[in-house]
Amino acid sequence: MSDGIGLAVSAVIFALRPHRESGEQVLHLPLVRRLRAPFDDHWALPGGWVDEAESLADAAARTLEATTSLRPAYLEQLYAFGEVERSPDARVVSVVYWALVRSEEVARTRVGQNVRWFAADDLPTLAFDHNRIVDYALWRLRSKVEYAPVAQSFLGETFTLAELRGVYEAILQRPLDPANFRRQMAASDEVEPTGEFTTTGRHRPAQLFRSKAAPTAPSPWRAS
Amino acid sequence: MSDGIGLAVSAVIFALRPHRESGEQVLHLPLVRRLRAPFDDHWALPGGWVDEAESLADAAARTLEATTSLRPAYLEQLYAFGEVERSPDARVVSVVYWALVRSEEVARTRVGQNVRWFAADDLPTLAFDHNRIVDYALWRLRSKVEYAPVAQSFLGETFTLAELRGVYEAILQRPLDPANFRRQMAASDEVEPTGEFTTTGRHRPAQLFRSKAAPTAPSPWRAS
DNA sequence: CTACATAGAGTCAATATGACTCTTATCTGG
DNA sequence: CCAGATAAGAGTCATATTGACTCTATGTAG
Repeated sequence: MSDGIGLAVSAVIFALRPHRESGEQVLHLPLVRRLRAPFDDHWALPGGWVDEAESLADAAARTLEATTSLRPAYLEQLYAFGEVERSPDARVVSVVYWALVRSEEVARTRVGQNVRWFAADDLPTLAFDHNRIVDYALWRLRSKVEYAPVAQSFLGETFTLAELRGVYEAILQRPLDPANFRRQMAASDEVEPTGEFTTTGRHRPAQLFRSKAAPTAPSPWRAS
Repeated sequence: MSDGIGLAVSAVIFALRPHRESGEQVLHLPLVRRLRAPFDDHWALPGGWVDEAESLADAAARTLEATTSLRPAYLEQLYAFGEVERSPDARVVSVVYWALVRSEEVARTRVGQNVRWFAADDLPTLAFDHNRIVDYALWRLRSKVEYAPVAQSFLGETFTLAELRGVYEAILQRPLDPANFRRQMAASDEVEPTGEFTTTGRHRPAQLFRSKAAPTAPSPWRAS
Protein backbone atom coordinates (compact mmCIF):
# COMPACT_ATOMS: atom_id res chain seq x y z
CA MET A 1 0.00 0.00 0.00
CA SER A 2 1.02 3.58 0.49
CA ASP A 3 0.71 5.23 3.91
CA GLY A 4 2.31 7.60 6.12
CA ILE A 5 -0.58 9.60 4.70
CA GLY A 6 -3.24 10.68 7.16
CA LEU A 7 -6.82 10.60 5.95
CA ALA A 8 -9.11 13.22 7.43
CA VAL A 9 -12.57 14.62 6.82
CA SER A 10 -13.68 18.19 7.35
CA ALA A 11 -16.94 20.00 6.78
CA VAL A 12 -17.98 23.44 5.69
CA ILE A 13 -21.32 23.89 7.41
CA PHE A 14 -23.60 26.67 6.27
CA ALA A 15 -26.49 28.14 8.17
CA LEU A 16 -28.40 31.38 7.93
CA ARG A 17 -28.27 33.69 10.91
CA PRO A 18 -29.09 37.35 11.31
CA HIS A 19 -26.08 39.60 10.90
CA ARG A 20 -25.14 41.15 14.21
CA GLU A 21 -25.78 44.72 13.13
CA SER A 22 -27.85 44.83 9.99
CA GLY A 23 -30.05 42.00 11.19
CA GLU A 24 -30.27 40.60 7.67
CA GLN A 25 -29.97 36.90 7.13
CA VAL A 26 -26.38 36.08 6.26
CA LEU A 27 -24.50 32.86 5.62
CA HIS A 28 -22.58 31.74 8.68
CA LEU A 29 -20.43 28.75 9.43
CA PRO A 30 -19.16 27.24 12.66
CA LEU A 31 -15.42 27.03 13.26
CA VAL A 32 -13.49 25.18 15.92
CA ARG A 33 -10.57 26.59 17.85
CA ARG A 34 -7.46 24.46 17.58
CA LEU A 35 -5.88 23.52 20.90
CA ARG A 36 -2.59 22.14 19.63
CA ALA A 37 0.10 22.61 17.02
CA PRO A 38 0.19 23.11 14.15
CA PHE A 39 -1.87 26.31 13.98
CA ASP A 40 -2.47 26.28 17.72
CA ASP A 41 -5.22 28.76 18.64
CA HIS A 42 -6.27 29.30 15.03
CA TRP A 43 -9.83 28.68 13.92
CA ALA A 44 -10.38 25.68 11.69
CA LEU A 45 -13.11 23.69 9.99
CA PRO A 46 -14.65 20.96 12.13
CA GLY A 47 -13.36 17.53 11.23
CA GLY A 48 -11.28 14.58 12.30
CA TRP A 49 -9.65 11.34 11.24
CA VAL A 50 -11.52 8.72 9.31
CA ASP A 51 -12.22 5.53 11.21
CA GLU A 52 -11.40 2.26 9.54
CA ALA A 53 -14.95 1.00 9.97
CA GLU A 54 -16.89 3.98 8.64
CA SER A 55 -17.50 5.46 5.21
CA LEU A 56 -16.27 8.94 4.35
CA ALA A 57 -19.75 10.38 4.56
CA ASP A 58 -20.31 8.74 7.94
CA ALA A 59 -17.02 10.10 9.18
CA ALA A 60 -18.01 13.57 8.07
CA ALA A 61 -21.36 13.37 9.84
CA ARG A 62 -19.81 11.90 12.98
CA THR A 63 -16.98 14.39 13.41
CA LEU A 64 -19.34 17.20 12.58
CA GLU A 65 -21.74 16.17 15.31
CA ALA A 66 -18.94 15.46 17.77
CA THR A 67 -17.41 18.91 17.47
CA THR A 68 -20.47 21.09 16.90
CA SER A 69 -23.42 18.85 17.83
CA LEU A 70 -25.12 19.89 14.61
CA ARG A 71 -27.05 17.54 12.38
CA PRO A 72 -27.21 18.77 8.81
CA ALA A 73 -30.25 18.67 6.53
CA TYR A 74 -28.01 18.31 3.51
CA LEU A 75 -24.55 16.81 3.17
CA GLU A 76 -22.50 16.49 0.02
CA GLN A 77 -18.89 15.81 -0.76
CA LEU A 78 -17.04 18.92 -1.86
CA TYR A 79 -13.54 17.88 -2.86
CA ALA A 80 -10.54 15.86 -1.75
CA PHE A 81 -7.64 18.17 -0.97
CA GLY A 82 -4.32 16.45 -1.35
CA GLU A 83 -1.48 18.87 -1.92
CA VAL A 84 1.74 17.72 -0.31
CA GLU A 85 2.37 20.78 1.83
CA ARG A 86 -1.14 21.36 3.14
CA SER A 87 -0.04 20.54 6.65
CA PRO A 88 3.41 21.21 8.07
CA ASP A 89 5.35 18.09 9.12
CA ALA A 90 2.61 15.59 8.33
CA ARG A 91 1.03 14.48 5.06
CA VAL A 92 -2.71 14.79 5.29
CA VAL A 93 -5.37 14.26 2.66
CA SER A 94 -8.69 15.83 3.60
CA VAL A 95 -11.95 14.80 2.06
CA VAL A 96 -14.13 17.83 2.62
CA TYR A 97 -17.91 17.85 2.78
CA TRP A 98 -20.27 20.76 2.72
CA ALA A 99 -23.49 20.83 4.66
CA LEU A 100 -26.58 22.90 5.21
CA VAL A 101 -28.41 23.07 8.53
CA ARG A 102 -31.83 24.48 9.33
CA SER A 103 -32.08 27.60 11.39
CA GLU A 104 -34.08 25.74 14.07
CA GLU A 105 -31.23 23.29 14.44
CA VAL A 106 -28.80 26.17 14.91
CA ALA A 107 -30.85 27.58 17.75
CA ARG A 108 -31.01 24.17 19.44
CA THR A 109 -27.24 24.07 19.59
CA ARG A 110 -25.06 25.23 22.40
CA VAL A 111 -21.73 26.45 21.15
CA GLY A 112 -19.00 26.72 23.71
CA GLN A 113 -15.78 28.58 24.10
CA ASN A 114 -14.13 26.66 21.30
CA VAL A 115 -16.88 26.62 18.70
CA ARG A 116 -18.14 29.85 17.21
CA TRP A 117 -20.22 31.01 14.28
CA PHE A 118 -18.62 33.38 11.78
CA ALA A 119 -20.12 35.29 8.89
CA ALA A 120 -18.97 33.40 5.81
CA ASP A 121 -17.82 36.52 4.02
CA ASP A 122 -15.82 37.84 6.95
CA LEU A 123 -13.52 35.15 8.26
CA PRO A 124 -10.24 35.43 10.11
CA THR A 125 -7.15 33.65 8.82
CA LEU A 126 -7.84 29.98 9.30
CA ALA A 127 -5.61 26.99 9.92
CA PHE A 128 -4.10 25.08 7.00
CA ASP A 129 -5.69 25.82 3.61
CA HIS A 130 -9.11 26.22 5.14
CA ASN A 131 -9.75 29.71 3.81
CA ARG A 132 -9.40 28.44 0.30
CA ILE A 133 -11.64 25.50 1.08
CA VAL A 134 -14.36 27.80 2.38
CA ASP A 135 -14.07 29.96 -0.73
CA TYR A 136 -14.58 26.94 -2.90
CA ALA A 137 -17.52 25.72 -0.81
CA LEU A 138 -19.14 29.13 -1.09
CA TRP A 139 -18.66 29.11 -4.82
CA ARG A 140 -20.21 25.66 -5.01
CA LEU A 141 -23.20 26.60 -2.86
CA ARG A 142 -23.84 29.72 -4.92
CA SER A 143 -23.58 27.79 -8.17
CA LYS A 144 -25.64 24.87 -7.07
CA VAL A 145 -28.49 26.91 -5.68
CA GLU A 146 -29.15 28.12 -9.22
CA TYR A 147 -29.88 24.72 -10.67
CA ALA A 148 -30.67 22.35 -7.80
CA PRO A 149 -33.18 22.46 -4.97
CA VAL A 150 -30.79 22.87 -2.05
CA ALA A 151 -32.08 26.12 -0.59
CA GLN A 152 -35.03 24.33 1.01
CA SER A 153 -32.61 22.58 3.34
CA PHE A 154 -32.17 25.80 5.28
CA LEU A 155 -35.85 25.85 6.14
CA GLY A 156 -38.24 23.60 8.00
CA GLU A 157 -40.88 21.21 6.76
CA THR A 158 -43.08 23.99 5.38
CA PHE A 159 -42.32 27.55 4.41
CA THR A 160 -43.74 30.49 2.51
CA LEU A 161 -42.36 31.53 -0.83
CA ALA A 162 -41.18 34.77 0.76
CA GLU A 163 -39.10 32.79 3.24
CA LEU A 164 -37.64 30.67 0.48
CA ARG A 165 -36.88 33.75 -1.55
CA GLY A 166 -35.13 35.20 1.48
CA VAL A 167 -32.85 32.17 1.53
CA TYR A 168 -31.96 32.62 -2.13
CA GLU A 169 -31.32 36.31 -1.61
CA ALA A 170 -29.05 35.62 1.35
CA ILE A 171 -27.05 33.06 -0.61
CA LEU A 172 -26.80 35.03 -3.83
CA GLN A 173 -26.48 38.39 -2.10
CA ARG A 174 -28.87 40.13 -4.40
CA PRO A 175 -32.57 40.92 -4.31
CA LEU A 176 -34.92 38.78 -6.39
CA ASP A 177 -38.18 39.96 -7.88
CA PRO A 178 -40.97 38.37 -5.83
CA ALA A 179 -43.30 37.87 -8.77
CA ASN A 180 -40.66 36.31 -11.02
CA PHE A 181 -39.43 34.14 -8.19
CA ARG A 182 -42.93 32.85 -7.63
CA ARG A 183 -43.34 32.10 -11.31
CA GLN A 184 -40.09 30.17 -11.54
CA MET A 185 -40.87 28.13 -8.46
CA ALA A 186 -44.27 27.27 -9.82
CA ALA A 187 -42.69 26.09 -13.06
CA SER A 188 -39.78 24.28 -11.47
CA ASP A 189 -41.60 21.45 -9.77
CA GLU A 190 -39.37 21.84 -6.72
CA VAL A 191 -42.05 22.88 -4.26
CA GLU A 192 -45.73 22.14 -3.90
CA PRO A 193 -48.43 24.03 -2.05
CA THR A 194 -49.86 22.54 1.12
CA GLY A 195 -53.41 23.79 1.55
CA GLU A 196 -52.45 25.74 4.63
CA PHE A 197 -51.77 29.41 5.16
CA THR A 198 -49.80 31.34 7.69
CA THR A 199 -51.94 32.74 10.43
CA THR A 200 -49.80 35.69 9.75
CA GLY A 201 -48.41 38.65 11.52
CA ARG A 202 -49.71 41.83 10.01
CA HIS A 203 -50.34 41.15 6.35
CA ARG A 204 -52.20 38.99 3.92
CA PRO A 205 -51.72 35.31 4.80
CA ALA A 206 -49.23 33.45 2.63
CA GLN A 207 -49.65 29.90 1.53
CA LEU A 208 -47.27 27.31 2.94
CA PHE A 209 -45.24 25.11 0.62
CA ARG A 210 -43.15 22.03 1.07
CA SER A 211 -40.29 20.65 -1.02
CA LYS A 212 -41.40 18.13 -3.55
CA ALA A 213 -38.44 16.13 -4.80
CA ALA A 214 -36.30 15.56 -1.75
CA PRO A 215 -32.98 17.29 -2.34
CA THR A 216 -31.14 14.67 -4.34
CA ALA A 217 -27.99 13.07 -3.06
CA PRO A 218 -24.57 13.97 -4.48
CA SER A 219 -25.05 11.98 -7.67
CA PRO A 220 -22.70 9.10 -7.63
CA TRP A 221 -25.87 7.64 -6.22
CA ARG A 222 -28.13 8.82 -8.95
CA ALA A 223 -26.33 6.48 -11.25
CA SER A 224 -27.11 3.39 -9.22
CA MET B 1 -4.03 9.48 13.06
CA SER B 2 -6.27 6.91 11.48
CA ASP B 3 -4.81 4.33 9.11
CA GLY B 4 -5.08 0.85 8.10
CA ILE B 5 -6.84 2.71 5.29
CA GLY B 6 -5.21 2.49 1.88
CA LEU B 7 -5.28 5.61 -0.24
CA ALA B 8 -5.46 5.04 -3.98
CA VAL B 9 -6.12 7.04 -7.11
CA SER B 10 -7.85 5.84 -10.25
CA ALA B 11 -8.77 7.50 -13.50
CA VAL B 12 -11.62 7.28 -15.96
CA ILE B 13 -9.97 8.23 -19.22
CA PHE B 14 -12.15 9.15 -22.16
CA ALA B 15 -11.15 9.23 -25.79
CA LEU B 16 -13.08 9.15 -29.04
CA ARG B 17 -12.47 6.22 -31.32
CA PRO B 18 -14.42 4.83 -34.26
CA HIS B 19 -16.82 2.10 -33.27
CA ARG B 20 -15.64 -1.23 -34.59
CA GLU B 21 -18.64 -1.78 -36.86
CA SER B 22 -20.56 1.43 -37.39
CA GLY B 23 -17.37 3.43 -37.72
CA GLU B 24 -18.95 6.32 -35.83
CA GLN B 25 -16.94 8.13 -33.21
CA VAL B 26 -17.79 6.68 -29.82
CA LEU B 27 -16.52 7.30 -26.30
CA HIS B 28 -13.96 4.73 -25.28
CA LEU B 29 -11.90 4.21 -22.18
CA PRO B 30 -8.82 2.12 -21.44
CA LEU B 31 -9.02 -0.60 -18.81
CA VAL B 32 -6.30 -2.63 -17.18
CA ARG B 33 -6.45 -6.35 -16.56
CA ARG B 34 -5.88 -7.24 -12.92
CA LEU B 35 -3.20 -9.84 -12.35
CA ARG B 36 -3.87 -10.63 -8.72
CA ALA B 37 -6.65 -11.03 -6.17
CA PRO B 38 -9.07 -9.59 -5.45
CA PHE B 39 -10.84 -9.60 -8.79
CA ASP B 40 -7.99 -11.43 -10.48
CA ASP B 41 -8.41 -11.32 -14.26
CA HIS B 42 -11.15 -8.69 -14.14
CA TRP B 43 -10.80 -5.41 -15.98
CA ALA B 44 -10.32 -2.35 -13.82
CA LEU B 45 -9.67 1.38 -14.04
CA PRO B 46 -6.01 2.33 -14.24
CA GLY B 47 -4.66 3.58 -10.94
CA GLY B 48 -2.38 2.91 -8.03
CA TRP B 49 -1.36 3.94 -4.53
CA VAL B 50 -0.65 7.53 -3.65
CA ASP B 51 2.96 8.30 -2.87
CA GLU B 52 3.73 10.24 0.26
CA ALA B 53 5.62 12.88 -1.70
CA GLU B 54 3.10 13.63 -4.46
CA SER B 55 -0.22 15.41 -4.65
CA LEU B 56 -3.40 13.53 -5.54
CA ALA B 57 -3.46 15.04 -9.03
CA ASP B 58 0.18 14.13 -9.58
CA ALA B 59 -0.51 10.59 -8.43
CA ALA B 60 -3.39 10.34 -10.85
CA ALA B 61 -1.28 11.57 -13.76
CA ARG B 62 1.65 9.33 -12.80
CA THR B 63 -0.29 6.08 -12.40
CA LEU B 64 -2.25 6.86 -15.53
CA GLU B 65 0.91 7.27 -17.55
CA ALA B 66 2.58 4.27 -15.92
CA THR B 67 -0.23 1.87 -16.80
CA THR B 68 -1.44 3.23 -20.13
CA SER B 69 1.34 5.64 -21.23
CA LEU B 70 -1.33 8.22 -22.00
CA ARG B 71 -1.02 11.89 -21.23
CA PRO B 72 -4.38 13.60 -20.91
CA ALA B 73 -5.32 16.99 -22.29
CA TYR B 74 -7.74 17.50 -19.42
CA LEU B 75 -7.70 16.12 -15.90
CA GLU B 76 -10.20 16.82 -13.14
CA GLN B 77 -11.07 15.24 -9.86
CA LEU B 78 -14.29 13.27 -10.02
CA TYR B 79 -15.05 12.03 -6.53
CA ALA B 80 -13.55 10.31 -3.52
CA PHE B 81 -15.11 6.88 -3.07
CA GLY B 82 -14.92 5.69 0.50
CA GLU B 83 -17.54 3.09 1.31
CA VAL B 84 -16.30 0.52 3.79
CA GLU B 85 -16.92 -2.57 1.69
CA ARG B 86 -15.57 -1.32 -1.63
CA SER B 87 -12.74 -3.78 -1.55
CA PRO B 88 -12.88 -7.20 0.08
CA ASP B 89 -10.48 -7.71 3.01
CA ALA B 90 -8.82 -4.29 2.80
CA ARG B 91 -10.14 -0.80 3.41
CA VAL B 92 -9.39 1.41 0.44
CA VAL B 93 -10.38 4.98 -0.28
CA SER B 94 -10.04 5.88 -3.95
CA VAL B 95 -9.80 9.42 -5.19
CA VAL B 96 -10.94 9.13 -8.77
CA TYR B 97 -10.05 11.52 -11.56
CA TRP B 98 -11.53 11.77 -15.01
CA ALA B 99 -9.51 12.71 -18.03
CA LEU B 100 -9.82 13.46 -21.72
CA VAL B 101 -7.16 12.58 -24.25
CA ARG B 102 -6.80 13.71 -27.84
CA SER B 103 -7.30 11.23 -30.59
CA GLU B 104 -3.72 11.78 -31.82
CA GLU B 105 -2.44 10.78 -28.40
CA VAL B 106 -4.52 7.60 -28.52
CA ALA B 107 -2.94 6.59 -31.81
CA ARG B 108 0.56 7.23 -30.45
CA THR B 109 -0.05 4.69 -27.70
CA ARG B 110 0.78 1.05 -27.76
CA VAL B 111 -1.64 -0.93 -25.67
CA GLY B 112 -0.54 -4.41 -24.77
CA GLN B 113 -2.16 -7.60 -23.66
CA ASN B 114 -3.25 -6.14 -20.36
CA VAL B 115 -4.52 -2.75 -21.47
CA ARG B 116 -7.46 -2.48 -23.81
CA TRP B 117 -9.92 0.14 -25.03
CA PHE B 118 -13.61 -0.51 -24.43
CA ALA B 119 -16.64 1.36 -25.69
CA ALA B 120 -17.87 3.32 -22.69
CA ASP B 121 -21.45 2.21 -23.13
CA ASP B 122 -20.63 -1.45 -23.47
CA LEU B 123 -18.37 -2.53 -20.63
CA PRO B 124 -17.91 -5.93 -19.03
CA THR B 125 -18.32 -6.38 -15.29
CA LEU B 126 -15.40 -4.54 -13.77
CA ALA B 127 -13.46 -5.02 -10.54
CA PHE B 128 -14.63 -3.38 -7.32
CA ASP B 129 -17.23 -0.63 -7.77
CA HIS B 130 -15.67 0.52 -11.01
CA ASN B 131 -18.81 0.14 -13.13
CA ARG B 132 -20.58 2.61 -10.91
CA ILE B 133 -17.62 4.94 -11.04
CA VAL B 134 -17.62 4.90 -14.84
CA ASP B 135 -21.36 5.60 -14.88
CA TYR B 136 -20.82 8.61 -12.70
CA ALA B 137 -17.91 9.85 -14.80
CA LEU B 138 -20.02 9.51 -17.93
CA TRP B 139 -22.81 11.46 -16.30
CA ARG B 140 -20.36 14.16 -15.30
CA LEU B 141 -18.81 14.40 -18.76
CA ARG B 142 -22.21 14.65 -20.41
CA SER B 143 -23.36 17.30 -17.95
CA LYS B 144 -20.20 19.33 -18.08
CA VAL B 145 -19.96 19.43 -21.84
CA GLU B 146 -23.18 21.45 -21.85
CA TYR B 147 -21.84 24.35 -19.87
CA ALA B 148 -18.04 24.22 -19.97
CA PRO B 149 -15.54 24.11 -22.81
CA VAL B 150 -14.20 20.61 -22.31
CA ALA B 151 -15.01 19.08 -25.68
CA GLN B 152 -12.05 20.87 -27.30
CA SER B 153 -9.72 18.67 -25.27
CA PHE B 154 -10.54 15.76 -27.54
CA LEU B 155 -9.18 17.63 -30.53
CA GLY B 156 -5.87 19.10 -31.54
CA GLU B 157 -4.65 22.68 -31.62
CA THR B 158 -7.02 23.66 -34.41
CA PHE B 159 -10.22 22.13 -35.69
CA THR B 160 -13.25 22.86 -37.83
CA LEU B 161 -16.64 23.49 -36.33
CA ALA B 162 -17.86 20.30 -37.94
CA GLU B 163 -15.19 18.34 -36.08
CA LEU B 164 -16.09 20.02 -32.81
CA ARG B 165 -19.74 19.34 -33.42
CA GLY B 166 -18.86 15.72 -34.05
CA VAL B 167 -17.31 15.56 -30.59
CA TYR B 168 -20.43 16.99 -28.98
CA GLU B 169 -22.61 14.55 -30.90
CA ALA B 170 -20.50 11.60 -29.84
CA ILE B 171 -20.64 12.64 -26.19
CA LEU B 172 -24.31 13.52 -26.11
CA GLN B 173 -25.35 10.73 -28.46
CA ARG B 174 -27.68 12.90 -30.47
CA PRO B 175 -27.35 14.91 -33.67
CA LEU B 176 -26.96 18.68 -33.41
CA ASP B 177 -28.13 21.16 -36.00
CA PRO B 178 -25.02 22.48 -37.76
CA ALA B 179 -26.33 26.01 -38.17
CA ASN B 180 -27.50 26.35 -34.57
CA PHE B 181 -24.27 24.85 -33.31
CA ARG B 182 -22.30 27.40 -35.26
CA ARG B 183 -24.39 30.23 -33.87
CA GLN B 184 -23.97 29.09 -30.27
CA MET B 185 -20.23 28.67 -30.65
CA ALA B 186 -19.93 32.13 -32.14
CA ALA B 187 -21.85 33.56 -29.20
CA SER B 188 -20.10 31.51 -26.53
CA ASP B 189 -16.62 32.97 -26.74
CA GLU B 190 -15.13 29.50 -26.38
CA VAL B 191 -13.47 29.31 -29.77
CA GLU B 192 -11.96 31.84 -32.12
CA PRO B 193 -11.30 31.63 -35.86
CA THR B 194 -7.75 31.32 -37.08
CA GLY B 195 -7.54 32.82 -40.52
CA GLU B 196 -6.79 29.44 -42.05
CA PHE B 197 -8.96 27.02 -43.93
CA THR B 198 -8.86 23.31 -44.50
CA THR B 199 -7.40 22.41 -47.84
CA THR B 200 -10.28 20.07 -47.77
CA GLY B 201 -11.30 16.75 -49.09
CA ARG B 202 -14.22 17.00 -51.43
CA HIS B 203 -16.25 19.99 -50.27
CA ARG B 204 -16.17 23.66 -49.55
CA PRO B 205 -13.20 24.49 -47.29
CA ALA B 206 -14.01 25.03 -43.63
CA GLN B 207 -12.35 27.59 -41.45
CA LEU B 208 -10.11 26.36 -38.64
CA PHE B 209 -10.77 27.44 -35.07
CA ARG B 210 -8.82 27.21 -31.84
CA SER B 211 -10.03 27.22 -28.25
CA LYS B 212 -9.95 30.61 -26.67
CA ALA B 213 -10.22 30.33 -22.92
CA ALA B 214 -8.05 27.36 -21.99
CA PRO B 215 -10.32 24.76 -20.40
CA THR B 216 -10.43 25.98 -16.82
CA ALA B 217 -9.08 23.89 -13.99
CA PRO B 218 -11.39 22.08 -11.58
CA SER B 219 -12.31 25.19 -9.64
CA PRO B 220 -10.82 24.92 -6.26
CA TRP B 221 -8.20 26.83 -8.22
CA ARG B 222 -10.54 29.40 -9.63
CA ALA B 223 -11.10 30.61 -6.11
CA SER B 224 -7.46 31.43 -5.45
C1' DC C 1 -63.13 53.00 7.82
C1' DT C 2 -58.55 54.32 6.07
C1' DA C 3 -53.73 53.66 5.36
C1' DC C 4 -50.40 50.42 4.60
C1' DA C 5 -47.89 46.20 3.48
C1' DT C 6 -47.42 41.88 1.53
C1' DA C 7 -49.56 37.94 -1.43
C1' DG C 8 -50.25 36.70 -5.78
C1' DA C 9 -51.71 37.33 -10.80
C1' DG C 10 -50.78 39.38 -15.14
C1' DT C 11 -48.37 42.34 -19.02
C1' DC C 12 -44.63 43.40 -22.17
C1' DA C 13 -40.21 43.76 -24.40
C1' DA C 14 -35.78 41.52 -25.01
C1' DT C 15 -33.32 37.35 -25.52
C1' DA C 16 -32.30 32.48 -26.40
C1' DT C 17 -33.56 28.22 -28.80
C1' DG C 18 -35.06 24.71 -32.26
C1' DA C 19 -36.46 23.88 -36.93
C1' DC C 20 -35.81 25.24 -41.26
C1' DT C 21 -34.34 27.65 -45.82
C1' DC C 22 -31.06 29.61 -48.91
C1' DT C 23 -26.65 30.66 -50.98
C1' DT C 24 -21.66 29.63 -51.68
C1' DA C 25 -17.68 26.89 -52.58
C1' DT C 26 -15.46 22.77 -53.52
C1' DC C 27 -14.96 17.99 -55.48
C1' DT C 28 -16.37 14.08 -58.62
C1' DG C 29 -18.31 11.67 -62.48
C1' DG C 30 -19.65 12.04 -67.02
C1' DC D 1 -16.36 21.61 -69.21
C1' DC D 2 -20.69 20.88 -67.11
C1' DA D 3 -24.08 18.71 -63.61
C1' DG D 4 -24.92 16.85 -59.51
C1' DA D 5 -23.58 16.03 -54.72
C1' DT D 6 -22.18 17.74 -50.34
C1' DA D 7 -20.82 20.47 -46.80
C1' DA D 8 -19.88 25.56 -45.21
C1' DG D 9 -21.95 29.30 -43.58
C1' DA D 10 -25.65 33.06 -43.39
C1' DG D 11 -30.31 34.09 -42.50
C1' DT D 12 -35.54 33.50 -41.13
C1' DC D 13 -39.34 32.50 -38.07
C1' DA D 14 -42.17 30.76 -34.33
C1' DT D 15 -41.76 29.67 -29.54
C1' DA D 16 -40.09 29.55 -24.71
C1' DT D 17 -37.68 31.96 -21.06
C1' DT D 18 -36.39 36.01 -18.44
C1' DG D 19 -36.25 40.60 -16.26
C1' DA D 20 -38.82 44.71 -15.24
C1' DC D 21 -42.93 46.27 -14.19
C1' DT D 22 -48.13 46.97 -13.06
C1' DC D 23 -52.32 45.78 -10.85
C1' DT D 24 -55.53 43.69 -7.58
C1' DA D 25 -56.64 41.01 -3.26
C1' DT D 26 -56.47 40.43 1.59
C1' DG D 27 -54.85 40.86 5.77
C1' DT D 28 -53.32 44.19 10.18
C1' DA D 29 -52.81 48.66 12.69
C1' DG D 30 -54.61 52.77 13.87
